[in-house]
Amino acid sequence: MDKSELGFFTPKSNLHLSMNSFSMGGLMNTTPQSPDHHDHDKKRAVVDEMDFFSSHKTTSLLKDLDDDHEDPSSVITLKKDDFNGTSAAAPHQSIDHDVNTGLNLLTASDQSTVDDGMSTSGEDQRGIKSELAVLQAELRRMNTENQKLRGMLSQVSNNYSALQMHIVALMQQQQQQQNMDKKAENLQDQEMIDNGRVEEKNKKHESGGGVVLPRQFMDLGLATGVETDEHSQSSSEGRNRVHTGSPHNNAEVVSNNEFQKIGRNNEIVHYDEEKSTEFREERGVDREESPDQASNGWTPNKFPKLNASPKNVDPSAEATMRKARVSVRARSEASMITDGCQWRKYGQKMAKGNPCPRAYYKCTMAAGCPVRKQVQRCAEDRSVLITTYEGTHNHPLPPAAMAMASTTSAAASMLLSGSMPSADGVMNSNFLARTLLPCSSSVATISASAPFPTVTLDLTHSPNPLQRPPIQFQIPFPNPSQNIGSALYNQSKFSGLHVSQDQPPPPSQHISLADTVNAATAAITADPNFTAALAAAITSIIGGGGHQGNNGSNSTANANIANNTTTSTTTTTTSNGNKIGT
DNA sequence: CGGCTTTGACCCGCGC
DNA sequence: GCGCGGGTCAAAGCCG
Repeated sequence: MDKSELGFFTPKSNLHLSMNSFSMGGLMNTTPQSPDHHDHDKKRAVVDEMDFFSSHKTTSLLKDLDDDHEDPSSVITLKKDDFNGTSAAAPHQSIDHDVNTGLNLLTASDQSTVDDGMSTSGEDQRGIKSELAVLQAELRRMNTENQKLRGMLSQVSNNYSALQMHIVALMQQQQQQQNMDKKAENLQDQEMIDNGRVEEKNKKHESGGGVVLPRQFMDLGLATGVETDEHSQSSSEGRNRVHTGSPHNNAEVVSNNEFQKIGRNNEIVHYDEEKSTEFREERGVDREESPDQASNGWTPNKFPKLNASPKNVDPSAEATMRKARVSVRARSEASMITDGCQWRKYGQKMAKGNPCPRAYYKCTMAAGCPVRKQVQRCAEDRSVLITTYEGTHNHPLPPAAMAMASTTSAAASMLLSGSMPSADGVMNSNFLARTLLPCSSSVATISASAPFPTVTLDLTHSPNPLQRPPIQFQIPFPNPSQNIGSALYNQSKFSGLHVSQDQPPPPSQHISLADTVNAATAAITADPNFTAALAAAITSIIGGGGHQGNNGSNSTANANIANNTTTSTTTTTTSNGNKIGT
């Protein structure tokens, strides 16, 4: 099993706990009876405080309750407490994670565990053995279910990536068509296009008086998503496969001196060769253009060498790429959220204004992978872990990492795509906001205060949105007039299946696959406890109510999901089920 | 023993 | 030019 998958199925998982319960329950069969054992008749009718070592009848009652799904949490609580050996004393002192174990999965284990309780009173060994057999069967069944769930989760993640890819592709096509209309130029005359494009950009620079982020970042595809999508659509293209759009898109890009940077994993990044001195500034350009360093994957201090590129790469554009960040806020007690990738810590610093140190990690899943991340606890709320990702993976990602990677990659690419100062840039930002902010309460803001474009995905969903907007877009435009961040997007409700930039679906009505997977991703990444994450993910899939996180804070996404209809999600998943393969 | 973490030093950009 | 802060390096130590 892949290590990243192990990350999801850690021993901390309640799922595993429940599975372990079988053996534990078996042991309990041989352990001395609880002091309450002889009082089971008295407690028989008290379900909530049921003694786990009590009688068959009590157990039957539990099973009945479980079957009726009236209060599965209470049943699970009993189970978990029993595992801790404290059920008789304090059956109510359950863990918050119990909420997530209300899945049918654990219902089985509950029943099995309850059966153990039955056997504890057994006088004959036959009963114990039969119970053991039952438990083993249950264990096998749970393993099977576990595998199915993993498959579901991975499939949903993959489908989500595919959808994101399509969104980006559609966005690209739309924008480029608009640009073509504006220019009114013959696409076959590349020089004409080239000149026109440069002039247009120059005009923008002059009129704006500020730095303009390269427009071709519009084409910055998802590292993994584009790749997979492209593969699905056209397997004939290798490293030169860049655009999902029409061929003239390529012509346009090339004609505009936009360089492509294609990763080993066919990642596609475009760079603008435009010589904007103000944009280039004096950021260690020379060293970045050394071909030697291009193979290092990551150049110290500055820009990522995503991959060795035979072409010249505009350092300024690369710097922008390097600086594009996606920050994920998630509640987690762990020192680092599990995102499916392998990381190696290479530094730690005390950041100003935050008593908590900031840790620096490199992706170690592949040699030379330029992706880095910073992990730091929020100074205001130390239960919130802020993980900031930089760069794009140059290697295939395991399914477990697909969700987060695709999300962050999409966020970064779409952020960059929407960072241009043109009118459609605003549109794209809105689009980005809606795409990445499927939660109805999400607010997207773009700020010029950040030194680099930053997308903040807030998976904590603070109950007080005024304190911490769920998602922020921070794009450093020197010219406030060009700062599309002045726009505030409230309509973030977005259906990945029904992309509509002009008419976002009404809040609290339409939940898309993107919603679902975002919620699942949020749950998985925010909570180190896999059971909680898995439960949230599966719950989101099946449309049931669920809880995210281990601190009792409800996710807006989950709240939305609770209102979701399962039909669209399921249908979409099925229709795109074979789309992604990494 | 290899991989990882820790931690002080160093580099660089930026503001004053 | 200087100081500050962010980011990275690399040696030392730790751990399985």
